[in-house]
Amino acid sequence: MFSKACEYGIRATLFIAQESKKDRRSSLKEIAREIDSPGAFTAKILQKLVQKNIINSIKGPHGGFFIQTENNTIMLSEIVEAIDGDHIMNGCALGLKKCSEDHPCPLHFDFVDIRGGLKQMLKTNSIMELSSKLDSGTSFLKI
Amino acid sequence: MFSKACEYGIRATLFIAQESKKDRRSSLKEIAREIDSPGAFTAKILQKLVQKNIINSIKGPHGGFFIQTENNTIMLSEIVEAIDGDHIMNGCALGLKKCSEDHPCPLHFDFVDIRGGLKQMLKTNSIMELSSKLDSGTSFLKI
DNA sequence: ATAAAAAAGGACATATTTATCCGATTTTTA
DNA sequence: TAAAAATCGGATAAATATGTCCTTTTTTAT
Repeated sequence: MFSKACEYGIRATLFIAQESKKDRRSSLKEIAREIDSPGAFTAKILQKLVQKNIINSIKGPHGGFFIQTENNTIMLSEIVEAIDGDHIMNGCALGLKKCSEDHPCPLHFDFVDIRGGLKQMLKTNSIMELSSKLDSGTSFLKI
Repeated sequence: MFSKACEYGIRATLFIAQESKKDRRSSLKEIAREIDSPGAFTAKILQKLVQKNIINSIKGPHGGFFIQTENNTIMLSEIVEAIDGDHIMNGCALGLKKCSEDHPCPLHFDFVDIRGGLKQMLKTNSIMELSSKLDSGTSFLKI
């Protein structure tokens, strides 16, 4: 569904959110260890998220990655779009270039529904809300 | 969502279904031309579908690929599973190895719903029904 | 000043997916 | 019996995704 890069990106951002709530910055090393992802690869992904202003970073000792916790409006959809693009949202299920309401593939209308649900889910779930689920122990990121 | 191979596989099977209704076998060349896919790659995919008994083939002049139209029970899910495996049905959205009702990732329950819809869609749509939509001109496979 | 800690960025390496090529095999027709 | 039409199967190539390594830049602490 999502690319590996996107999976790591979401997991990393959720971890960073948790730490940011405690006013802690997270180093790449820490992140990769905690979300069990390849470090250097994760670094690339985080760089992209920083460039897109989804997360922040500071160099140097006691630097690291963090997010502004008062900014409670980072939605899952932003991360997915930043990393995987909008294909999952818009592309034709059968890979047709021209597929639309007026010229639909046989799966078009079924997919409109399914993807509607997916879009909705991605757009309504904020990173901060999701990270709360982790804090409360109702969901998990590792093992 | 689906791999390219899977997209081609579905498109090819739908085309073959249409032709089979008219008691015609389809050659690889014809299929690749009609669904606008790379021939040799499509051949591999069709081989796999033949091996899994989803479609049939006969060699030699006037041979080609076809499906038993009386067998109206080929479901989309069979093709997707034959080509892409069951990852789309079962894997964790965030790539966690251990993700379940009891130990869910933060997206688990949202994904259960979305994927429920997807599974349902794949399991209830038969190839023959979908190909009827093509025949009736209410949906399209090309351009 | 200097050393250490951290992200940033470029170049490279590996794995997987997508795609092509070519010969072998099977079957039908002439 | 030979030629043609078709799938089958193996080897290879190209493209993309995933992953690693190393150097540079910035910041902090000593």
